[in-house]
Amino acid sequence: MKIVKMEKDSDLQVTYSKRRQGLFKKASELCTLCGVEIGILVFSPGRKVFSFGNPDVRYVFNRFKIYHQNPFQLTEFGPSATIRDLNSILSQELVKLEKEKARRKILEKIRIQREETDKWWEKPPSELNLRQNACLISVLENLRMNLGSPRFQQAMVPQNYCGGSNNNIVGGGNTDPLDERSMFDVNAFNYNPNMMIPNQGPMLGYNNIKFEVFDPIYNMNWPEYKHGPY
Amino acid sequence: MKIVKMEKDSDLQVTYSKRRQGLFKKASELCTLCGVEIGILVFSPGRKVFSFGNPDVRYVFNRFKIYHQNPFQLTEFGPSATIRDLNSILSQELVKLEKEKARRKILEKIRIQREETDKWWEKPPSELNLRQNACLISVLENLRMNLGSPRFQQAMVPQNYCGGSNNNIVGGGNTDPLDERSMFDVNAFNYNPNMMIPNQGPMLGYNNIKFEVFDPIYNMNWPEYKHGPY
DNA sequence: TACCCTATTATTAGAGG
DNA sequence: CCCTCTAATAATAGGGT
Repeated sequence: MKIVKMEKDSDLQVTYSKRRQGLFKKASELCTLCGVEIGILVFSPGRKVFSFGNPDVRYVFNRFKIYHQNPFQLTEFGPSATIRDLNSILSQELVKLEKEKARRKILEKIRIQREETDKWWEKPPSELNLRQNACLISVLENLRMNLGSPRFQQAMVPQNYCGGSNNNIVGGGNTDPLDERSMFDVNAFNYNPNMMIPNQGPMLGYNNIKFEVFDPIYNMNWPEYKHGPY
Repeated sequence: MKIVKMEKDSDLQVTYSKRRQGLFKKASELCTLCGVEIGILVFSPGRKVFSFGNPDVRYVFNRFKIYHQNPFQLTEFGPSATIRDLNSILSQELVKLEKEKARRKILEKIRIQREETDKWWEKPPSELNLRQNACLISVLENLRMNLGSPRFQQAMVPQNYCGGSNNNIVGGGNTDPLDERSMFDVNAFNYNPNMMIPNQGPMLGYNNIKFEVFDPIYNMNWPEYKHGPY
């Protein structure tokens, strides 16, 4: 039999039903024989979705999601993605974006507050509040306990003095912004190429199948199996 | 052949490979014959994932995911929006989202590093590094310039001394962080109450307030951070 | 649509290289 | 691990009801 798209629609429907059943039976046997977990989704020509799953298609799907912690990529959505699909994705992403913005704003507020209170010790003590003076006192307390430290005394030598209002005194820090940059490599997710066999399916022309109603409960191990999805 | 789990592991492996191949072939034929979209995931006995997909397994499973997670809603993008429009908007939003995530990650890293810098002013000066000594020196310099300040001298009076190990000395701190805190709770952020307290400089006796003051690279106004890595 | 029948074809377990 | 071969079994297209 030549494997090409069937012309007659009635034949196609029959063949689809038979072969889908055969496919799910094969999958079921494979599960039992080898103790593997399988999830199958089929978007049918009749605008329904049929599924097979052991132990459950949702379980398999969720397990798969572990390998895809990264945000989805547009390439995942083929040419037959509907406006509904994309609108839905878009609203999800907008929600995520707002949350991220909120998170960042909070962190930034904290940073600004810190900056505003940074270097308060450069002000004259007369302008300090009680808390800040208390801090100074604490520092002095500790200093007094350690005045004999050689390193401290060395640091007090003028040519080693780097203080004052110069922001660049310290050096060090992050001289190599590249490692920061690696944090941005969001696409470097833990994706193992070995885990996926490249798509072995035939690259067909994409038909505009829209899914409207489906329930993925179509499990060979369930009594409902013989009656199809409900 | 009896469909039960195979005992011999070598047999199982062989059968698994053969039948998985057969399953994918059946799926492929079904795709071609009936023009349907199929996604299959198999978690193998060897703990690998094999997939079949037409047009792509992620595409198929995303249709599943989208249907389940998001009721259809037209946001500001009406029915006349084309897929191209939405795809374009979506890409833009994704880029924004990633940037937000990256910015937040940097802020978070800064926060963590600050927390890791552990009350250096409580250590003896002999254990301080140059930067930290420079900070102390800076403080002392300013102190020396202002020793005559009445308020400072008043603060030095023993009965007003609130330093030491008393936690309740200064008050303030996170007196009203509730709004921020709730935002973090809502977002399930790695909320740490310590980061809510505005940086007031070294305050001995304020437990758990940890920060790093002097590294200018942590200034978010620096170009590297302002514009992000991209 | 669903089920039954059957000739034909396809799959595959097991053995061997 | 890969491949080939083959007998036995299973799937299924097409036709009928």
